[in-house]
Amino acid sequence: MSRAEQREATRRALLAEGRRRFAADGYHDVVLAEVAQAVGVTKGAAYHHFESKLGLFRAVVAEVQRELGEQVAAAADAHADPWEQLRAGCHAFLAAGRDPTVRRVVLLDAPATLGWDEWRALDEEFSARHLADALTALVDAGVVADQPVEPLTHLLSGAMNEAALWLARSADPEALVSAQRALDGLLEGLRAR
Amino acid sequence: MSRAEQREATRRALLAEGRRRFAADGYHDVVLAEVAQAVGVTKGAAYHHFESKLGLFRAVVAEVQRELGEQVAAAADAHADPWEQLRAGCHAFLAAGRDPTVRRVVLLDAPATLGWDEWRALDEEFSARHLADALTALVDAGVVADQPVEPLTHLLSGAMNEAALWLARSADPEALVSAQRALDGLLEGLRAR
DNA sequence: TCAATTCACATACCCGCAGTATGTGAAACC
DNA sequence: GGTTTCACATACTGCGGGTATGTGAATTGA
Repeated sequence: MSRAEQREATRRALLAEGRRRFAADGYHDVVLAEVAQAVGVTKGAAYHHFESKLGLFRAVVAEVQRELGEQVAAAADAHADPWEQLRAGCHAFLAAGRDPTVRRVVLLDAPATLGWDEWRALDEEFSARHLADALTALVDAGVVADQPVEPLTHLLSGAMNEAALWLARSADPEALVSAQRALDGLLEGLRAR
Repeated sequence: MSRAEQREATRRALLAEGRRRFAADGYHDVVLAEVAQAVGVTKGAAYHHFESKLGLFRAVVAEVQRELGEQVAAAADAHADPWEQLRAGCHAFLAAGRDPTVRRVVLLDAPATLGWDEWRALDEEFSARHLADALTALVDAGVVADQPVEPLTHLLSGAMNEAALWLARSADPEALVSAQRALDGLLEGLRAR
């Protein structure tokens, strides 16, 4: 294995192990030396690849956010109608947000650990941007009542984040469907009359 | 000063200083010994009154949550009509949630630090409970379309939490009003037709 | 009223872990 | 094939949360 290949392999292994542990134990309870040891390297290697424990966490958050965004976008793209794209994307977010890794890493630890500004920048890049675009298109098309899109985007984004957090803790197998219905009700109320 | 009075005074001083620092610097960056020193006692005193750094934080969160809940309830109680009570309460929450202490302690750090379950229990006790009650009453009265209240409560609660987080970072002085309008739009969409 | 007890702290200490400074040996380059 | 690079390993520091124990003044009870 060439040096570049070895480097990439080590980096990827640290990222994967970090992801597992951050998701399972939360940022604070993860000890960097143990992540490295589990991968067969020492702490020094971790600091060679990531500037700090926070740096590794940041990389994990970005990775999970990206995957989440792709799932939501794929669900939306399965539809042609813009309104159905919005609905499908929202439904997909609720479903995907229940994943333990998304829940713990992205929704719970990231805002407090990275800070809200950085978290929001990542969320914007991978998720909220799509939501804002969809809403803007629907407002422009006259489907949704004319109004500023930005506050609405934050309201809906927050609604879905919290709902996903709740869903993941709910024992009720019907919870996802009931949350999707409730969200449909909110969205339906946005239609221009 | 009697011993009981002294005890209460020290406890309150630690709580107040902790509150200031948790709000200003965030949970992680606060060092317990410095909180104690600022109050004129040592770390030992802090551990005598609170079982740990987390214990002090827990007490601060509960205090801020309680005040927040009282503000929202007071705003709601200023109205007689249940629908207006809901609106006023939501508007008050958005306004109060911008407060730096509420923002940092309750909305940002508490979920990750106390864990979502404990955070939700506190939120339920002081805020979400009122919201759920109001929605239940409106559903029973036929004002809001019949539906399960629990998922709706979480959606709205999350919407307001995130909106408050955003508002506090917004430079636009109109942001609060625009968020309240957007929220009104969502609520209006809930009315039974 | 004074000895016994309680208790609200102070003092001293441990240790886990993030971060850093420096060494090293094998691959890449010239 | 000598030099440089670089992907790590090793060894160390320091901060800070937590704990174990001491202490003196307030409280209590006979």
